[in-house]
Amino acid sequence: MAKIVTLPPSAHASVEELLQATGQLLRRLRAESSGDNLTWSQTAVLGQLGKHGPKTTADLARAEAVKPQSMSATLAALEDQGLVERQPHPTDGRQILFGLTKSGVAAREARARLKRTWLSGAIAQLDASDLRTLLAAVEPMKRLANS
Amino acid sequence: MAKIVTLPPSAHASVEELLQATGQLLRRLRAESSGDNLTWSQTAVLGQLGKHGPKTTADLARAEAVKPQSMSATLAALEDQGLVERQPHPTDGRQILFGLTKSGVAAREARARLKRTWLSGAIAQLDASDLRTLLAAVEPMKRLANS
DNA sequence: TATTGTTATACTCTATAACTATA
DNA sequence: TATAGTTATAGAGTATAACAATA
Repeated sequence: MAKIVTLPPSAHASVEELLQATGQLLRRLRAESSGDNLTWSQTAVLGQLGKHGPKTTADLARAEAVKPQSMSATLAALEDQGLVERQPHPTDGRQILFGLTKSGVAAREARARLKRTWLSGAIAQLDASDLRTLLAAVEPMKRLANS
Repeated sequence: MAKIVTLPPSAHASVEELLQATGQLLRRLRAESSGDNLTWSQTAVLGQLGKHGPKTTADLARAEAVKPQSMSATLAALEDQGLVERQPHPTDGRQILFGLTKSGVAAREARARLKRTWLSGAIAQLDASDLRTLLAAVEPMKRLANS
């Protein structure tokens, strides 16, 4: 039997606001991120590689929910800057593992410091309840994004 | 006295996840939006004009948290499609009010229908608690974006 | 044939800088 | 001078289509 969900009329309007708020927040974060040489997407990839170790183009594309072609462009930019390097995949010649170089590790750490600085300031202006609400929304947002 | 906020170590990591989730959700929504001729930004502007009536470039830029120049480009695209039209400002010759044309009203309604269709499907896969959590996050997100 | 990755191309979004017109 | 709007320009991010190499 199909699942029937009835929403109050206001729910749709609010979801639209969610979309608007999402766009605004992302623009703000992107703008705040600029200032060193790393872009938003590049930072995200460095974070992935730092957290999980070497990954393939397809892995990274999946993790960030972009197409492999788009990820390929981001990786090329990082490679140009000497922040990531290629390693052959041990068993599958088609795949390529990307890992952080020493510079990449350093860049990732510097970046994390910067990000914490801004986030701490911004978050300090939210009260604890707002913060809890935001963090609680992370999982539902991911579910909605991947549904 | 300065406001001191102490966060648990996990909070920063979670905020990073919030950023990632924000990006993923926006990409998903953008991708889902394509299919007719209106882009994401254009749809947002139609929504603003439909909800609040004619507004100036600066008003719209503020509402969407973009620069006036960026809004000008979006408005030009909408004008090319015959969806918005200019009206002189009654008292200030520098300002220009943009309002929906008949086509614009129709486009906005068609768009809202489409959006509801996708949103309803996506939302149906969230449970009521997730939905509440998401909607509760809207205001904190806006505060964070504008802080 | 199917999968992984890349190159080529194009478009949206956004920003900054410089300009015009009006207040 | 200050404000509202636009034009010109540039860069990031993303997508689709077409291709090469490997499984």
